Amino acid sequence: MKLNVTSQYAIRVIGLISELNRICNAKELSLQLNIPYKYLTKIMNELVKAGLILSTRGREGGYTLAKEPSKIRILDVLDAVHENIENNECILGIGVCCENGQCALHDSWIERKQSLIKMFKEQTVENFYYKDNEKKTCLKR
Amino acid sequence: MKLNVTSQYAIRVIGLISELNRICNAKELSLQLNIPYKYLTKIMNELVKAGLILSTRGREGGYTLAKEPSKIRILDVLDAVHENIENNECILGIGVCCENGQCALHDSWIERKQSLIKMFKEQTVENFYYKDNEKKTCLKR
DNA sequence: GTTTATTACTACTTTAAGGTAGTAATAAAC
DNA sequence: GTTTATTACTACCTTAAAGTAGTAATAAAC
Repeated sequence: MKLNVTSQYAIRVIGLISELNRICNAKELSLQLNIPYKYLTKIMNELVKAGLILSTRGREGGYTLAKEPSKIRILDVLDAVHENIENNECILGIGVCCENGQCALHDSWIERKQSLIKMFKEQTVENFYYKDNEKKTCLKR
Repeated sequence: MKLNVTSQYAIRVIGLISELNRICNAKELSLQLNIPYKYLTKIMNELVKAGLILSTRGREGGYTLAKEPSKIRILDVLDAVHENIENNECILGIGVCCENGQCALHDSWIERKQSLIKMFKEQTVENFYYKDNEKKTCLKR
């Protein structure tokens, strides 16, 4: 009951780029976030294709956000790496529960899942990290 | 953001045995639930070891619940197949978020996760399936 | 006690996610 | 225009979950 590692990486990378608020290259992101370099570039490429990140090749190149942080929802990041969260799949398996009748977990599950989706929709990259010193982000590990 | 296939199988099997309320053998469970026979016996063995299911070998043998359905929580089934749900892991990755500071998703995530765990604790095998004809279970697929 | 029908055990195969390696394309610096 | 530092692309490797196969242990039926 957790996000794919790829999704976790994607959220943390976008969070850090937003926090640093400048061009960041793959090497430093990889070091700061402790994400394997080659795997990170693969994910970055998906975020670029999804239109969330702008990239420039060559010397002095790197990555920046393609939009204002307030315009990038966590759900958009999940979509970009194909973490399929907004589906109506029953908690008990493959397929849509309602078609064949429902298990007793169905309603409670859907309700809680909707609440999670709501969270991913409301939370943007802008309000993702804490700017005060009291609470530090846990992007870096 | 879903349960392991193994966990889904385990819940559905226990649900069906409870519903049928008699000794069931692996062959019929496999057919009814559309779960691969050999994979199902492997899971059953884990449920036996966890003390949720009683098994008898040999002719006329099979599986029954080891306790009253009301005494078997969904969480117990998840524990039996090692689906680790009751942990304090941050949504963003490996490790416990609080130690290094928190991301902005932390509180909302933990709150929603606790709600899921509560659901798995409150729901038992007894009230798992619907007994009236209006709503059918979706155990079989 | 032999046959038959069952679960238990051990080992292997397949699949998809996660991770690695090498090279091509690109663009700034000099 | 050559060098250097970057991303993009293609292909492969590793790991754990899911699934398969064969045989041993067991117990009822006859």
